This record gives sequence, C-alpha cells and structure tokens, in this order.
Amino acid sequence: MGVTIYDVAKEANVSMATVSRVINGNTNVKPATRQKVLTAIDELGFRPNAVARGLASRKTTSVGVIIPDISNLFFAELARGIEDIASMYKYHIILSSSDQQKTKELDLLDNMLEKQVDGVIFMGSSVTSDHIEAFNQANVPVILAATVDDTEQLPSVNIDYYEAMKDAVTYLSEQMDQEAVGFVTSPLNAKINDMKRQGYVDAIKASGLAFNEDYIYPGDDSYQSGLDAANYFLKQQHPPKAIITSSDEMALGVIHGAQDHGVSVPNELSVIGFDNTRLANMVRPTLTSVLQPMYDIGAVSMRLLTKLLRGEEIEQEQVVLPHRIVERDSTNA
Amino acid sequence: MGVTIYDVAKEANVSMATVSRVINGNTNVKPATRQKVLTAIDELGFRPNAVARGLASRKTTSVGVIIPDISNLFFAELARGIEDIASMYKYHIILSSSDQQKTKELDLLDNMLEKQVDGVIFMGSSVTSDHIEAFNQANVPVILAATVDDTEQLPSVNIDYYEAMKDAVTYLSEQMDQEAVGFVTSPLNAKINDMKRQGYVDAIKASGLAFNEDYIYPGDDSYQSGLDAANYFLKQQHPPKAIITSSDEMALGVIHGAQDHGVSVPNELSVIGFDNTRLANMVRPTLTSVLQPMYDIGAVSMRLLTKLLRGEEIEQEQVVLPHRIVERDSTNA
DNA sequence: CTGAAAGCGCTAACAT
DNA sequence: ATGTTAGCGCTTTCAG
Repeated sequence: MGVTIYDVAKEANVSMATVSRVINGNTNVKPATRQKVLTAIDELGFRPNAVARGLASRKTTSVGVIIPDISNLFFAELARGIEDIASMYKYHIILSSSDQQKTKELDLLDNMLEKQVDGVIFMGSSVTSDHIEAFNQANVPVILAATVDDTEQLPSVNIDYYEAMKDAVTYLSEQMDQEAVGFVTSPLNAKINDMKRQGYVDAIKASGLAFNEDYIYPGDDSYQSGLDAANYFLKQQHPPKAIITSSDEMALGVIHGAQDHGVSVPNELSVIGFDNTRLANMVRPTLTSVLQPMYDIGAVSMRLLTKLLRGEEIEQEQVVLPHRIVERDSTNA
Repeated sequence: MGVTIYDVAKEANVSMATVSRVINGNTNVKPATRQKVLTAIDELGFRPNAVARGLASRKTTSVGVIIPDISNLFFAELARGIEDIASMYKYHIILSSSDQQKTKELDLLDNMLEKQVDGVIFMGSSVTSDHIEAFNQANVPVILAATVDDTEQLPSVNIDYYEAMKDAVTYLSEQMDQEAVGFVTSPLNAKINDMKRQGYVDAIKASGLAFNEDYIYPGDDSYQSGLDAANYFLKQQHPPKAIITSSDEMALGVIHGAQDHGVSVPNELSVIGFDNTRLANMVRPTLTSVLQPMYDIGAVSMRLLTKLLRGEEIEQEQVVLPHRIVERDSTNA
C-alpha cells in the first residue's frame, strides 16, 4: 500500500513507537493518545505489514500444515479442525498437500521453515528417521496429527488404532458365531495400518478363529478398491461373512460390490467402515463405522500447538482421543 | 536458526551481496565463486529467511485463498487444483474457510493483505459492492473462482451455470415427454443459484411445460436436504418424474429418499446431480451429473493469477470452462 | 563480476 | 506515558 507506521505517527503527532504500542494493544498508552492514533490509522487506511512485524519480532503467527491430500474427505475434515482453532488463536495456515511422498514432505517442511512458520502440523504416511531429524532441526514445534511415530519423540494426536480395530472385529464376531471376517487394508499410513492389522489379527485369534492371510485384501483407500475387494472375497470358496475396511469410502465399495454379486447386506454379509465420515449416512444400507474424530484430531493438534507456542503447561504430549463404533444398518446389531 | 546470509558470506570469503546473488540465481557470478558460496551454504545449513526477503523485495510468493468450507468435497477439490498449480510456480497457499459469512470473508482478506500476499483467490456466496471495494483497495490481483460477479469487474473462472442447467433440464425432458421436472436449489452461491434457476425456468418453458413454483425445493446442499426434497416432491399430488439438484450430495439424498418411498430410480424417477464429484459413482444407481470441472477451475484460477503476477499476456479475464452431462444410471438414456 | 551501503516496515530495549 | 535508536535478514541500487 505505502502507508506505514511512520506516516501514522506523523499524522497523529506521536512517535512511531507509540503507534506500534497502539496496534499491539500495549496498555501503556494514554487513552487520548490512543484515540488520536486510532483516528490517524483510520484516516490513512493504515494496514500493519505482517512481514515487517515478523522480521522484527521473529514471530509470524502462521503455522505450516503438511497434509497428504486436501481433496480427501478425511483429511479435509481434519484440516477444518486445525483451521478453526488456528483462526481462534489468530494463526494463519500455510497448507500443502504432499501426496505422501517423502521427498515432497521434506521439501514442504523446508519451504515452510523458510517462511518462518511458528510451528508445523504434520500428517503423513510414515515418520522415518529422516523425518525425525528434519523435525528436530526445525527449531519450531512439530505435531503429528493422525500420524504415528514409533519412537514417540514428537507430540501427536491420534486414536488407538489397535484397540479400535480390535473392537470392530470383536463386535462383528460376537454377532456371528465363528464366521470369517475379511479385512481391507489401506496404505495411507504405514504404521497405523500395522496397528490396525495387528488389532485385526489379535481379535480374530481371541475369538477362537484361525487367522488366514487370504482374508486380508490390500486396498488403496479408494471406492474402486472396495469394489475390487468385494469381488476378491466373494469369489473365494469360503467367503467371509463380514468385512471390515480401513476407510468408509472402501466400505461403500464393498457394499456395492456385494450387491452387484447379489449378496445382501447385512443379511448375508456385514460390512463395517472406518472413520465414520459423512459418507456413512450416504449409502443404503447405512454404514456401521468406527468413529475416528477427524475434526477433533485436527482441533486438538492445533490447540496443542498453540500451547507449545505460548509456553503453556502440557499434561500429555501423546494425545489419544476416544473412538467408538457407530452402529447403523450394514451390520446385524 | 541463526545462520544468516552474512555468516555464509564470511565463511565463503565474499560479500553478502554475492551470496544473495547466488541464492537468487543471478547469473553474474563467476562459477568458482558460486561454488564456494554453495559449499558454505551447505556446510552452515543456511536457510534463506523468506520473511526478510519478503520485506526487502516486497514479494512474498504466497497467495491467499478464501474458501467457503474446506471440508466440503466440492471446494476441497477446487483447492487441490489451486494448490497443484501454486506449487508448480513456487507459490505458497494461505488457506482460510469463511463459512460464506461476509464479515469473515472481509476480515480474512484483510489479514491476508497484512501478510502481504501477492494475490488472492476468492470463492464466496456473493460478491457485494463492499467486496468489490475491498478487492480494489487490495492493490494485489484478486480472482474469483466458481464465484460470479454481475459487474464482471474482476477476473474469474466459472462454467456457464445458466446453460448447464438448461442442458440438464432439456436432457431430461427429451426423454420424458412432457413430464414435470423438480429442482432442488442450493444457497451456496446466490448469483450462481439465480443463473441455474433461470436456466431451469427457461428450459422448462422451452420444452412446452408450464412453470410451477411448487416444483422448486430450496435445499441447503446437504444430503439430508436431498432426503427432505424427495419427501417433499413425492408427497405431491402430481410428483415430478425427474429431479435435478444443485449438488451431487443432495442428489444422493433424493435417490435414497425416493427408494425409501418405494419409488424406483430411474424407472419411476430420474435424478440428475450437479458437479460430478466422486460421489456420483458411489451410489446405486450411479448418478448422472452435470460435470463441473472443480479441479480445473482451481487450477485455471491459479494459473491466471500467476500470469497476472508475472505480467504475462492475458487473453481473457473472464474464463468460462466447458461443462457437460455425464450419463450414468440414475436417468434413462 | 563483486562489494558497500541504504533501506524494506516494524519491534524492542533503553531512555526520558 | 512517550520518544530514540538499533537492529531483524535480506534485496537492490550504485560503484568500481
């Protein structure tokens, strides 16, 4: 624009320091002076230059968000949670999609650090030692959202994927009496997928069933791979009587795939999704799903970051949010 | 971090000006010198401070994106288009959701301008004169994406909503012989909704049908309002034989609502959605929909912005992208 | 091809 | 309560 703090100072007959105090809400300003300055600001249409402020104060009030794919419903919801809390605390979001590519993730981090973000929220497929090193080098807090790191060195917000999956399988097997349960995995987050898989295996065994590798289908998180999974399972000699998927979108695929095979859900096949996105209500039969509070994960991550940024007390750096099964019509209650 | 251009200069035995030249790719540097500097940068782990750069150069290589709601599939897709092109041109995105609230939109714009964004992409419900004024005051280019402004004062990227809706209704009435067509509106963008509505009315009249206000149901863009719309229409004495909605999500609602009433789609009722989101494939019957290229709208908007920013030649500031009807199983072809 | 010096617009001691 | 004075880390003339 051109109008600076200096112009305002002249207009209001004060020093630039006083103007600075006013725009920063410093209390040490006589009300009359403040008013004079405010008037001048208004008349001149002064807008403080956040870049200059950032340089002088070494704080930018902006945080970087690295997300696998903003067009994915799951992450978009999470992003919204981050955003709402960020704006509540007057932070801005610099948002970039990484497509889960490690190089891109690291590059984005670097770019964001160049922009002097005050902190970073990271969502990604896996946290390698390269990641950890980069995060440590960052000199600003980094928080993992819906992303697991074995070493637990970084603050993070997640649900207990192992228990969640175990609960889901148990829920299913309780109503089915020793019937096979299929599992459609997702490559989205390597570690999380491992935890889910382990939960699945343990629950299967706990319910007295034999674990069978054939009952695991590697999905890619898309609707189409749900369709494919249904096809895969239903062509087996002893198809599972229930299928649990790693995401709702794949669950819809499974349901429709089953219906295409003339298999009725939930009578002949129970299906349970994961995440409890809005999709769960947008299918017939409606989808039973493991609720993962995406919005909350985002919101809590951002809240945690603000605490770190303001030096507030942190009780727990590894936050585990509750999950639960939301029963709908794709399973027999 | 602490390591500055000055440290690098000392380490490489050159002046900071030379270091600056190297990191800016200025050609006027002897290869040997460049190499020395590069080595020093590497050894010291120097990371240029984009904030300082921004202050000195008056360019931040970041653009503001004001979006109604990032968790909405439609906008998320659009955002992805923006992002991909932005990252291709080395721009960063500052992203904020406005929930279509005018005050919030204007506030966000202001904040982004304080951050000295080089340009803005705006998506919103309506462009009032206050908006126009604010945009003009901005001193950086503002582009409307999937957002219509009557006055055509601002560069924008859209489809022809009027024609698109007209096409959809014509498509429907051609296969139905004088049957009524219902329309579920959306409040998302006031002006766009008007255009769609006008397209609907004109097409109805053109096909020799009488226009009937009862055949328009005011939706709110949610799945639930699609359900409600189906309920509303099917309880009428002469229910429409086809329904066109302003979004795919509402169309799913209509389909399921109809099925709940025992009405078969498409045999007894044709349904056509709008936007052709991924949702269109995730329902049975699959949904015929008017394709609106969200990703492209985002991508083209961002590309247009980069042109404006680099002073490149612009042929047309009001870009109208093509639409078309994607036929699936919710209508009788 | 390289260096010196003057800012960019603001914050943050330090004075007064 | 208010003013003065250094920078923040970099770009950008202007010299040479």
